[in-house]
Amino acid sequence: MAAQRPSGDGTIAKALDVLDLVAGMQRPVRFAEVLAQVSTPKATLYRLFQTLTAQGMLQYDVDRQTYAPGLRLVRLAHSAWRQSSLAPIARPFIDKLAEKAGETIHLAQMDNGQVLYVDKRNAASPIEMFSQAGKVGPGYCTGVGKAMLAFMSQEPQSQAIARQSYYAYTAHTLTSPQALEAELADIRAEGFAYDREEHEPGIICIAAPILSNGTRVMGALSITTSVQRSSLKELQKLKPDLLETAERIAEAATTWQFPEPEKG
Amino acid sequence: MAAQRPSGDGTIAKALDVLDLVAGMQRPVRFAEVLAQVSTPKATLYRLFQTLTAQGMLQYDVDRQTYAPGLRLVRLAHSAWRQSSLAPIARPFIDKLAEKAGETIHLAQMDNGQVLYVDKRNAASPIEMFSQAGKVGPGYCTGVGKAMLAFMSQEPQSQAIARQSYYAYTAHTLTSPQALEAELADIRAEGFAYDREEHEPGIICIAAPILSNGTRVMGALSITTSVQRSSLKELQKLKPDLLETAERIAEAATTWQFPEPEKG
DNA sequence: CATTCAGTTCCACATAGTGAAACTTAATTC
DNA sequence: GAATTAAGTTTCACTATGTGGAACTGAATG
Repeated sequence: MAAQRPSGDGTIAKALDVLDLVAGMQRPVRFAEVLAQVSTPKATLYRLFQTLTAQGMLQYDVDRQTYAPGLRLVRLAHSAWRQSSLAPIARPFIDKLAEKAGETIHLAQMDNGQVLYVDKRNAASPIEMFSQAGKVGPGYCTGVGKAMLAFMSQEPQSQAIARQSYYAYTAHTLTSPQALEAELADIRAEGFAYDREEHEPGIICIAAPILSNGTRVMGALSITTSVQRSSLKELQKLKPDLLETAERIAEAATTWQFPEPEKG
Repeated sequence: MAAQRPSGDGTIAKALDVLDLVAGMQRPVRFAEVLAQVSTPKATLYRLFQTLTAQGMLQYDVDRQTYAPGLRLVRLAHSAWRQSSLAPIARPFIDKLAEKAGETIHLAQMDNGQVLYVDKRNAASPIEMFSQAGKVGPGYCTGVGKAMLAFMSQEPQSQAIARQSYYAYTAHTLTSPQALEAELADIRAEGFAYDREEHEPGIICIAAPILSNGTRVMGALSITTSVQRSSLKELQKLKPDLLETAERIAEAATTWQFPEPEKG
């Protein structure tokens, strides 16, 4: 789906690049810090900051003289989450799965080659909106990431594969496109992915893609646990439940219509 | 703080106006629907949609031919929520208050004259009423809205007052700027606001502003319940707890520093 | 088959964004 | 406390970028 985002062309693209950059720094940043990261001339960047701040997309802290992503984004994201994510549709199914599995459930979608978590059900604690939703993770070393990559169509897939960082988070992380592609072939064959402590030591999961009409990737669903609590063998027992839930969600998503004024 | 957002000047502003519009419709919309709402010529609007879609700020549904706010917003909002909202800082305080009060707690901030909810803690027995992070509400008829309006500085305040809709949600809603201003004077005197079923029938709340250095409005905090469960008189008993919590949050917020590489 | 309406492309035009450089502050150094 | 550096802000001629009227496509409707 989303090919590499056109970066740099158009004023809007530039503005969003800046936003991404600021957001990516994970803390309020000074103007000069950002300036150092980009090739944009000072004056241009400056005006961009001004505009974005005036628009509420950035928030300026007068005392500390720092910029951070603004609250307008939170407001916009609320709509995005409700309308464009699988979360609202998947909710009842995930609740049920969480209850049955007694483990943490993740619902993720692809955003520009990365895994974007849109919902999470914790074994015990309730949902916390943007503290969980909106998080991003790597595609090549998470269960949901691999599940989605495996079923993406040709070009987006190869682009995404090429753009992974292949940083070795753990000793089990797949660290090359080749290794990843081999794994993806398996996953495609099985319709199902594992995370064998590839992203975090001690953390394992099973994941399934959510496919519309059995082909187009809409997202992925995973059940996560730790090697202390459980094991891959144990987790596998939940495979049928996971697959069924994923299918149910896909079904619901394709059927789902927003309440529209009935036509004619 | 945020004066009326400059609308229309600059390409970025235009793009964001469109985003707001789409988000505001609360469901995926067709191109023509949006076109009908704006004065922008067709070709211009069209290109804007294309750009925003390519950027992941809008998501296009090929089958239904509709646009909705895109997932990139969710990702950006995650950062915004963590860095620019009071929620992460306020969290422990709110948890404590929620436990003690046994009622629903809302944490809100101002966004362009409207109330933006940034966190919510549900009581064990959930009142039927959905408001989550990112949701917006009216300023003139909610506890948190009035609490914030009351303590805003001159110009932003009068602008905000002028821009409320004054729609009569219930029989108790304040429906004129004059009525609101009178109410705000009381609130300013008391440091404290009520919602007397002004937004939803049967729903009442007490709210307190969160003021940095006792002056600048950072947000507001409320305890909500229903007339069936409780009463304003009952709620008032929680006033000291609410005020103390608000103060604690203000304190924490002004102190709070993001983990920065120590300088020097 | 004609008509309408939603969506898309085209292109001359000018607005809006660009960026080198100069300027103003504030913080540091000598 | 004058000199130096760095961060932030303003200016302005230039042109890249976005604009929008109009014409085109193509599907749906009568």
